[in-house]
Amino acid sequence: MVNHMVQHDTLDRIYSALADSTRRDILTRLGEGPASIGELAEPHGMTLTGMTKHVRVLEDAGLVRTEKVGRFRQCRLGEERLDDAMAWISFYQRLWERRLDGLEAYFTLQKGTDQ
Amino acid sequence: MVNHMVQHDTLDRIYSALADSTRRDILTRLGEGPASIGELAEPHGMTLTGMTKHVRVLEDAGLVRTEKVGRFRQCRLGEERLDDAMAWISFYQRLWERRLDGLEAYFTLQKGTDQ
DNA sequence: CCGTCATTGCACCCATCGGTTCAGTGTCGT
DNA sequence: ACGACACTGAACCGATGGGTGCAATGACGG
Repeated sequence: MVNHMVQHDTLDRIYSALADSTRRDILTRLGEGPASIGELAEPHGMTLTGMTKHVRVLEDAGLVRTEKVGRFRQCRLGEERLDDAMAWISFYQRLWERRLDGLEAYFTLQKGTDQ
Repeated sequence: MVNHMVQHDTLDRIYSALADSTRRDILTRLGEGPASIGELAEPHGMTLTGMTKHVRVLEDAGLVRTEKVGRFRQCRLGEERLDDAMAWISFYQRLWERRLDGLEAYFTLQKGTDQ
């Protein structure tokens, strides 16, 4: 029953890291270039402590890499490229399509050719 | 940059629904066809109450649809096709690649060290 | 050296989560 | 009608999550 999954730990961490809009914002922001904790915290009106925690969650998931540079902690996108997360979703989409092709084709939305 | 996000609420629910290996298993199982709460609970050695909760989480995320049929609750894959979740991840991947192509290449050119 | 600044560690608060038990509720088979 | 069956509602539990404030720590700037 648990066969197709990569490491549950990894997926757990990645998906729960993504399950927060603040953290998704952080990733988007870091897509534009490195930032310090303070720079990340400011637009959210959040304490530095709070932001440090969010960054830590992203870092544990491999989505962000950080490095202390002087007084600042430089945060940037990490090595984890969400391939695992993407692969799992793709797998699920295949399941869904198989269901759709079967007896339920009449049912709901028609698809827009993704994947 | 935030225009790629649908409603945070939706993504929050989808990603946090996926952030649990039991629930990912449920989706995989339902990919093979509808199942009752009991059938879903059994392979996990979980109480019916516990499984009902998991199914509820998936249903709230739109990933599962259920219907009471006699004494049974028939659970099947829902209408939410993870397109939103997929789109967000793709968007992030694009950011990552841009970082790689732009900033990192420049960085490598300048420093010659891995970064 | 001293003050300021960016961050962090710690303790704490409250809400949610994953899971249980127990007592119903409604449905089926006979 | 009766009992077994499949589930559900409520109350509860320990752990985790998102957030705060406060007191270090460590790096600058002068």
